[in-house]
Amino acid sequence: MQDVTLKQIAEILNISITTASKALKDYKDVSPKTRIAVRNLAEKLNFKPNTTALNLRNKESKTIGLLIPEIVHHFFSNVINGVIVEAEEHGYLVIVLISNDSYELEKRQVELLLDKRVDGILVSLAGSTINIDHIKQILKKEVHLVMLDKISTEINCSKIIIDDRKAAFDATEKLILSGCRKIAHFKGPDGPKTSLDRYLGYKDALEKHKLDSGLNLVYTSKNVSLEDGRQYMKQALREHPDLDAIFTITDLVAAGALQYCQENKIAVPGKISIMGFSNWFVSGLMTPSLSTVDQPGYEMGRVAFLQLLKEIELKKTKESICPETIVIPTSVVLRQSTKN
Amino acid sequence: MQDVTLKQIAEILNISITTASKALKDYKDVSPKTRIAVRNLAEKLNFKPNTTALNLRNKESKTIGLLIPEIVHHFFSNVINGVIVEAEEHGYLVIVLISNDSYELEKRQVELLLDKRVDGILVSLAGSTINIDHIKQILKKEVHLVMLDKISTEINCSKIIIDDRKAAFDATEKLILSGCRKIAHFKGPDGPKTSLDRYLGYKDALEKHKLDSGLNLVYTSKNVSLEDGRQYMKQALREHPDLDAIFTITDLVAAGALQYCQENKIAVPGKISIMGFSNWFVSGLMTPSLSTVDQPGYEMGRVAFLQLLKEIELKKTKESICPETIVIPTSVVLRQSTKN
DNA sequence: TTGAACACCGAAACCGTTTTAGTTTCATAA
DNA sequence: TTATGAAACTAAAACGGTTTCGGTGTTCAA
Repeated sequence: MQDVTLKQIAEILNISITTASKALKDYKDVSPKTRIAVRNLAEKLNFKPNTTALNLRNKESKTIGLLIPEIVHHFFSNVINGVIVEAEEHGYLVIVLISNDSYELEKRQVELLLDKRVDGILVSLAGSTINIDHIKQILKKEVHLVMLDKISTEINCSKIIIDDRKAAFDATEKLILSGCRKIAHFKGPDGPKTSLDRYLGYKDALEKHKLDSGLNLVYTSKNVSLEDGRQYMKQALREHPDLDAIFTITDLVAAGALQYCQENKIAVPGKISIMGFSNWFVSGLMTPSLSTVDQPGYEMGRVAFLQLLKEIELKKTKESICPETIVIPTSVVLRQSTKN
Repeated sequence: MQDVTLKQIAEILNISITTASKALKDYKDVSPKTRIAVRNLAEKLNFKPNTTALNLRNKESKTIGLLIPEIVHHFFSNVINGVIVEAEEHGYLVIVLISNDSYELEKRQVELLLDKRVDGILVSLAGSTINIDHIKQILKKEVHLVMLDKISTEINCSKIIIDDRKAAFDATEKLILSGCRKIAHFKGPDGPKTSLDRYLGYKDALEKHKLDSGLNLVYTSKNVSLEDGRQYMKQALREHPDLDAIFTITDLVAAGALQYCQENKIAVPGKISIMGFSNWFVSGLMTPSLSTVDQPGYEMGRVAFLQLLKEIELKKTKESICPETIVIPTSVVLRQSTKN
């Protein structure tokens, strides 16, 4: 079953393709009789304008690209979901690409999207990305770009982020307000800005409450893995037996720490409180359930798409675009792994 | 910065568009001199053929659609990942759409994909889908279709599935071999075939080992939620205090059951063994970690794409397509929630 | 009787590429 | 000198729509 074309409709009705096209688009110079005939036939044959032909003529594809580091990950799954739902709502489809945290892949995938002539691109950078010429390439081609979560300050485009520093501050302060006095931090690797900001937020809270002992209570997790969590929990407790709380770069590490405590019969939160980050799905299911910072992926995805859309539409009216940085609020989720 | 076109190249070199095109595609009727000139210029200007124009002419988009019920879900995240990675490997891009288990959305999304003229569609049905005319529509339009996991037997297309019955049998038998004698099953809702098959597999195992007591040890979970797990665990233990194992439709329900046991100081697996299904990411993190059936989403995604690709290529050579049903093997993952 | 106004329609250009079916040019064979 | 053929090139059609512009025919007022 071939697709129905305007040509076929025109032939059947013995009119020109032009007239058929106009009849369907409410042009004034088509007689009511013709208009109705065309509409009826189009309806009957289930005519759908060929999207590709339209794309070619209009130089727009109603398609955007979404490039993220991971997908099997609660936060990013939510991001994708938010983007896709909001895009669909506005008549856009989303091509999803996963860099698997590899710079090489990310670079190639940007090319794929540009070749595909998408109307815009949403990017969350791979952890290993240092050189960002490929991202600059997007702007050079005048393709709209919005970055989210893992951004680069060197790129002049709109950005959707959370305030990692404030979020970390809030989380740490909650620990302090619950009575904790000696709080360790399992931080992320040195590269990403999020790692640094969360660390700084932690420091801010300690300082505000005059708890910055001068001791080294910060451990840098290289792999940001479950195993890292266990490892550093063990090490931290050995080095500081009177530790009463930890705040981790992400829930996975917190989960590892929690496992270590349970295996070694260390009471959580009796002896030690544990605070994670991101609010993975798993956090609510563990026993005790994990207190954490909710990082609203779905909302970030939604807002990122809307910002991209705004810039796409602005461009059409030839207005100038002023990149915005939108900060999505976070909240601390208190569960059983901390006292209250 | 506008995109470079063949026309521009032709004008600069004072040749026809035709020759420029041919020079780039190794036609024999282009002089070496011209060929080199064109190639050099194309390289210099970073010429990339306009994908949309190619799509229009070749009637193929090198794009497929992937339609799934959920994304914030370990299994489906893996499916998406498998599809995307394998597709990219073969020069295809993937448009992801999420039905959110809604029949209405699914129906509309199929239309979107057909309108978009994708080369093929991968579908995992929404839970609420009963009428499948929209899926038949895909075949009617002669768009390639492969279904995975949540399939419909009424559709004549290739299918990628697991053997739910055998997987459930294996899981239940593991419980039996570990010494369990009174095993309950928390089954899924009555609609989906997977629910039924897992139930039948459970029955098979009991029968084989002559443990089918005639007692009603089967509980039907309506929402397949954490709460359901807790609920039925409570009910089952009240009705059958000597229960020594449960096998659940999915890990989430098992997690709920596990939570109930922990809150009520019921030893797992000392008093009762718990076996889930799907191997969600969370299963490995719980304490005790959950034994389960591994449902290889990534592999299923990969294979589904490859099957779709095979049919797309077969069609090009006008060969006839014979729908295949591919069963991906599963394995039981024994962790701490069962004895060994 | 002319011309203005209006209603209706369609040819053609356009988007960017590929491919068919020629055309031109030049050297060689008859 | 003329036919033959190969080499190198190109016009035009095709993919499927949209839109501009021009044309035709009718009606009505001057």
